[in-house]
Amino acid sequence: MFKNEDKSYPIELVADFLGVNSRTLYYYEKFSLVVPFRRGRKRYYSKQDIRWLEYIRELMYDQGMNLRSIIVLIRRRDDVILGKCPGEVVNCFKNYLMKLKNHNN
Amino acid sequence: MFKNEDKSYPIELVADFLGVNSRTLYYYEKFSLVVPFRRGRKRYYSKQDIRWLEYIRELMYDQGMNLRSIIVLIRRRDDVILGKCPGEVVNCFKNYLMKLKNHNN
DNA sequence: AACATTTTTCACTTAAAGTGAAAAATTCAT
DNA sequence: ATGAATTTTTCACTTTAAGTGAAAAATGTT
Repeated sequence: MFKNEDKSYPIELVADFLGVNSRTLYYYEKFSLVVPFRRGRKRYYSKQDIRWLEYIRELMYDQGMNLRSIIVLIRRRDDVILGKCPGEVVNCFKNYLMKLKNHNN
Repeated sequence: MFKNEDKSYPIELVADFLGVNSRTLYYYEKFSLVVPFRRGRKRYYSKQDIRWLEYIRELMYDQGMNLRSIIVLIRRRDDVILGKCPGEVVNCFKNYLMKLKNHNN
């Protein structure tokens, strides 16, 4: 699953994989915590999006952090979150920041 | 107020200064977020305790972070919180960590 | 146009953070 | 030492963010 790097996946499949409701992903998107690619109205999540979301879920579900905290950390210091997170996630994060930047012109 | 470095202050006064209920400080203590000096049963907060608490309040009240997140950050990486916080607070934090260490033998 | 799929909205649930009130414990002044 | 005052603890309640169910609205496809 999620083998090909440049492949992308619809929201239901991603939500299912993460074990959350798809509404949760819409919810995160409100805060720009994830910015899926869109063709028309439909959302497509890249493999990196999914890894990034997995990390957010771990921080929230396993560690008990809240959304705001993650947003604050992102705002305050790019590498805060990356302090102790697996190297692979670092790339997802950087990718996410880039996307975010493009997204806001 | 809080002029002398080695002076300490009772809970009600500190709570009042921070604009919180004293119950909130007891609550934080449950999570070892602050470790006031105790003579008998009574708690005394140092000036550094108060600065540390002020910083926590700012993270929570102003930024919307939750207790868990602060605890996670402390656990994960000593200097995470200190990334962008005023130099003075750095000392409070180190002091807090030291206290915490002594406190848990 | 009709159907299926995706998105959005609304209202509800759940859990953490915080607090009020009162009981229990402790300290202090006399 | 005793009673008053203060501090601590407990219990139950309120508030708010996070998340979700259900249904309405929008969109795409044939």
